[in-house]
Amino acid sequence: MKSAIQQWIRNAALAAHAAGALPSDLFPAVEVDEPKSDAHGDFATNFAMLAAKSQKLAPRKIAQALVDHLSDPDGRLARVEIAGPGFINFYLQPWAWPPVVAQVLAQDQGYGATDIGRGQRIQVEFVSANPTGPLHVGHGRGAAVGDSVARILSLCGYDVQREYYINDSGRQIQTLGRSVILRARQLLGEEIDFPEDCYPGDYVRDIARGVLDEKGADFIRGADDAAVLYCARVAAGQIIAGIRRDLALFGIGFDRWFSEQSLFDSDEVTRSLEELKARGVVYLQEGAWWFKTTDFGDEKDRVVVRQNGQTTYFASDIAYHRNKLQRGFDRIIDVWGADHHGYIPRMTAAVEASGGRREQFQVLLVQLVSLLRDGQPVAMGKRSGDFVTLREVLDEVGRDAARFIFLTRDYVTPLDFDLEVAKQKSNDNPVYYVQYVHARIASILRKAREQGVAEVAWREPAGRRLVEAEEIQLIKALARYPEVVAAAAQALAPHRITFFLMQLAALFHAYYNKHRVLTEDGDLTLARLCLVLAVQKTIRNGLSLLGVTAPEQM
RNA sequence: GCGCCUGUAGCUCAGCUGGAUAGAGCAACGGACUUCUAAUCCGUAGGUCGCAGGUUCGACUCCUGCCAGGCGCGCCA
Repeated sequence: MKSAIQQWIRNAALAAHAAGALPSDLFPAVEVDEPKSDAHGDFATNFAMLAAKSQKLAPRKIAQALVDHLSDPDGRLARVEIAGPGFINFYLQPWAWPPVVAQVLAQDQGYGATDIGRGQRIQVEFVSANPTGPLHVGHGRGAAVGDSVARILSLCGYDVQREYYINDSGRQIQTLGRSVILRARQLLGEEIDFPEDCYPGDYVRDIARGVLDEKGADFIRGADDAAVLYCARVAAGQIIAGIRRDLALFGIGFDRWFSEQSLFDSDEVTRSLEELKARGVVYLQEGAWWFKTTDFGDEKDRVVVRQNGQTTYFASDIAYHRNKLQRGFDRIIDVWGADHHGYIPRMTAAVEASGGRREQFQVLLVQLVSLLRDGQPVAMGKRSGDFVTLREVLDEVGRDAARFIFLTRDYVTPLDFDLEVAKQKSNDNPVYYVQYVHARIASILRKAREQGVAEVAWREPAGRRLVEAEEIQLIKALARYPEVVAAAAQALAPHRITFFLMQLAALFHAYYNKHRVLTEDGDLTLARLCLVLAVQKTIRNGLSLLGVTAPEQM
C-alpha cells in the first residue's frame, strides 16, 4: 500500500514537471509514512518540503503542483490535503483496506517476505561461547538475537549461513585440561588448593570422574602435557556436546560449527600472517610480531605472534575472518558480548587487511543480562562456579518466554531478566499476551467449524463488510507487517518484530472485546473470520521470526 | 586519563534512521465475564525526552561541550 503511494507521488512529480508546474527534474527520494494521528490521513509525505531546495519553490506550492497532477486510476483515494508547512496527507477509501486480508491469506507463511536481500550471501556468527563451561543467560541473549536476525534476513531474501566458532585451541583449553587433571587428583584423595585461574564448576568434576574411570589413576598421577591435552580434548568435546543440546532445546541450530584448531591444522593461521607480512602490515619488534592495526583506525598496534613464538587469539581470529571472506560472503555479521567492544577496531582492521571492505563486516554488541529473582540479583560468574546456566533458566521459565524476553529490548541496552516475572502468566510477561491472540483465534475457528463453516476463504462482496474502525485498524497493522520485517532486517533489530506483535495483539484483543466474529449474518461472519485468520497467520509468522511457538490453545 | 554504549512517565521500555499534539506495559485509581478463552478489555492520572548551546522550515532523533551510569583499554581469551 505504501509503495503504491510512493509510486503515485513519483508519477505526479514527473507529470508536474512535464506540464511545467515544477521547474526542476531533480527530485528527492519519496518518503511516505503513516502519521501518528488519524487527523493526518492514512499516509503522508514530506516530499514537498524536501524538494523545496532543488525546486526553489515554497513547499506548499510544490505540494499543490503534485496534488494537481496526481492520478488515481482505481479511485482508492478518498481525499488528499495539503497541511502544515507542506505535508501532503492521503486519505484512502475505506474499501481500499480489506483486500490486504485476502493477500495475507493467499501468501500464508510467506506473508512478510520480501526480496530486499536479493540473494546476497550473508553469514551470521553467534554464541561462539568457549567450550570451557555450559552456556549461561548472557549467551542465551546472544543466541536469541543471532538466531532471530538470521531468520529475519532469510525471510528478506538473503542467503544466510549460521555459524558457531569453537575456541578449541590455545591457553584456555589447556587450562581446562589442567582443571580436569586437578579435579581427578582430588578425586583420588589428594589435597590440592584449586588454582584461581582454573575452572571450578561441577561439570569439570564429572568430566574428571569419567576420565579417571576410563584411563585409570596412573594416567592422572603421571599426567604430562599429552595427558593434559587429552583431558582438554575430552572435556571440550563433552562441553560442546552439552552446548549443542542446550541450544537445540532453545530451538537454535547452526549450519556449521567451525573449529579454531582447524585453522592451525590447515596452516591458515600461518598463511594469513604471511600474507599480512607480504602486505607490509605486520612487523617485528622486541621479538614479537605486530599487526599495524593503526593503519586501519585502531588506537594501537596488536601482537599476533608473541615473543615465545606462540600466536595470539587475535591471530586465529584474523585467519578465521580471512576464511570467511574466502568463502565468498557478501556480508559478515558477528554477534558479540558487549564487553568485547574494544575488539572491533582490530577485527575490522583484520577484515580490511585481508582484502575485505570494512562495510562488509558488522558486529552486533549484545549488552549484559542481569539475572534476577523477585527483583533480587542472582549470583553469577564462572569463577564462583555457581552461575545459573541457560539450561536451568529454560527448565524454569520455558523456551518461549525466555526467547521473547531476550527480544523485547533492543540489544544495545542492558537487560534485567527476572525469573519470577518470566514465569508469570500476566501482562507483565508479554509473550503470553501475544500467544493468547493465536490461541483465541484458534478457538474461534474451532467454534466456527462446529457451527458448520466449511472453509474460511476470502469472497469479494462479503469482504466489503469489514467497516468497523477496529477492523480497519487491524488491517492497517497487517499491511504494515512486511515493512516492519524489512526494517528489522535493515537495522538488524529483531525487537521491532516483538513490538509490532505486541501492538497487533493489543489491537486484536480490543477488537475481540468489542465485536463478535461469529454472528447470525453469514457474509459478515465470513469476512470477520477471514480477518482474524489473517491476524492469526501474521502473529504466527512474526513469532516464528523470534523462534517462539504459536499455540492452538492455552 | 582515553574509547564504546546508555540516559524518554514512579518502574521497565518503544519511538519506524529529521516530521505534525512524544507512545506502550507494569504499578495507582474507577469500571466490564449468562454471549467466540477475563492469560482479556474500557476509562482516569502520570513528561523540562540528563543539562547547556548549535545546525534548519522542523530535533527525543544530527553536531559540540558538560553531568550521571555500565563496559572496555594484556605479548589473556
